[in-house]
Amino acid sequence: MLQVRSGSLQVLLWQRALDPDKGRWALPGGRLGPTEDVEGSIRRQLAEKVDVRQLTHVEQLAVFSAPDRVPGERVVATAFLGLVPCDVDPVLPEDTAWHSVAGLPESAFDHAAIVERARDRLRAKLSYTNLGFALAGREFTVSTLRELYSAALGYRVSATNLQRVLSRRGLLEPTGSTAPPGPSGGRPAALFRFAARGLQVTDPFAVFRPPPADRPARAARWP
Amino acid sequence: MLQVRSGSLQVLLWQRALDPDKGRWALPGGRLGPTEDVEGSIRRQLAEKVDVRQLTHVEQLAVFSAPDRVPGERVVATAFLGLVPCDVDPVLPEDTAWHSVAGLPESAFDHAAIVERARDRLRAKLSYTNLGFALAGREFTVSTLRELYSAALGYRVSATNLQRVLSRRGLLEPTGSTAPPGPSGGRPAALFRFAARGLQVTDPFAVFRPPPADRPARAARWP
DNA sequence: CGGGTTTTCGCCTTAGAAGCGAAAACAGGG
DNA sequence: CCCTGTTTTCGCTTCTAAGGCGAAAACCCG
Repeated sequence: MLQVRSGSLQVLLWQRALDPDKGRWALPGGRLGPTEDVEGSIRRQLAEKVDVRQLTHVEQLAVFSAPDRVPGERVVATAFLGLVPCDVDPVLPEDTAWHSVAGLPESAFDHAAIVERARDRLRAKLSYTNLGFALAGREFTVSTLRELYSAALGYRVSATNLQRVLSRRGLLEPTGSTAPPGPSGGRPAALFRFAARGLQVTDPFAVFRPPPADRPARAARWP
Repeated sequence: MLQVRSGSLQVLLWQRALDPDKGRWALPGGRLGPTEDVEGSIRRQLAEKVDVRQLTHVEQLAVFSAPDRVPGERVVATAFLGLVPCDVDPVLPEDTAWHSVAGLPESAFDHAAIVERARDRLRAKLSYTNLGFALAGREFTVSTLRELYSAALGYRVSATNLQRVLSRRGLLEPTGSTAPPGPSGGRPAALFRFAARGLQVTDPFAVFRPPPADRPARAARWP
């Protein structure tokens, strides 16, 4: 479960109380019940940590199944990526805490690798989908959206270009109202929202493809 | 396990001899052994159908875990995408056969949905990776590569553009030799090969990103 | 050698993304 | 109330990858 907090991408971890790997930080999760699928299971497990309505996106990552990934009994895990918008701060149980994805503490089992996979997936999808909606609040300024993207991607993003690209793709729409300026003045920023709050892919795969028929064909020229 | 055969994308299926879903066509697979991971398991299962060395690419697709996806006992399946180059024709056991992905026969369980997922994944990755290497032989002409891409993608692609894009990305390199012309004459086609035979992603995710430092940077200023 | 065929190449257009500077809109102080 | 500093937004230009199109290249056959 990832969230951007105080300018960095963070992950919710839980400190193990029992062996194996007692005291180390682990991802939330648990066993699959007989009447649920894996996504239902992970949503159920996470509901013990945060309110389910705060979870704006959940998707499968991969299966981790190395025979020795957990000492003792054989455990096959299906890893998920879950996202929480930046404007909520759930009350957490005693044994859980947010940790910056860059610079994780000593983690249990192969969970560090899983977090890395989740971060990579998030970074990739931020560029070719509208997944930013899952990190941002319902309304936001371009500046705050820029900070979210910068934190999640790990490099600085131009606010100008961010707004241009997302707008051209039809993902961003203005609310009409503006946010009050900061303490040091400045022009008040316009508020935006994402046009859709479900995952939408903006076809990055239109390669090798002939243009759609609805575009007018160009007239032939003769020398 | 997918392969392009006689101009269409096909999948290797196995006809079930036992209930449930007796007589229907199913994907190859089986139970996970205690000392292997899921990829090792699927490779072992497939080795009963084709030579392992003919399998040029294997990757995880997704976990299918609906409680009722298989009648009777609970079965959680990890689906894989496997690719076989077009220049091999493995000898098959009696009960297995290739089927065109477009127009599958009545399939067992949720296997039709899995095949659809595999096809979509292949199509996507053909456009932003070098995954074509797994469908093509070691050496090929641009025309045959065009046919492979057309069959897998489901629409006609331009040989000119295909060569240009793959070359610009540095994925394609000429072998120096040429293939003999066909029965109706024509200029002999140059032979090419993929520069790498492992999966390489050609960053379709370079969005919102400032240009790399090794390019003549024009005095970048950041807010 | 000329006609038919297939491949390859060069030049141009299109589309999306990024660079850059200036205008717009606010706060605060003199 | 004007001037300065700050932040946001907009318009124009540039860059890069992909696609269109026709001509040249290189072969076969009669």
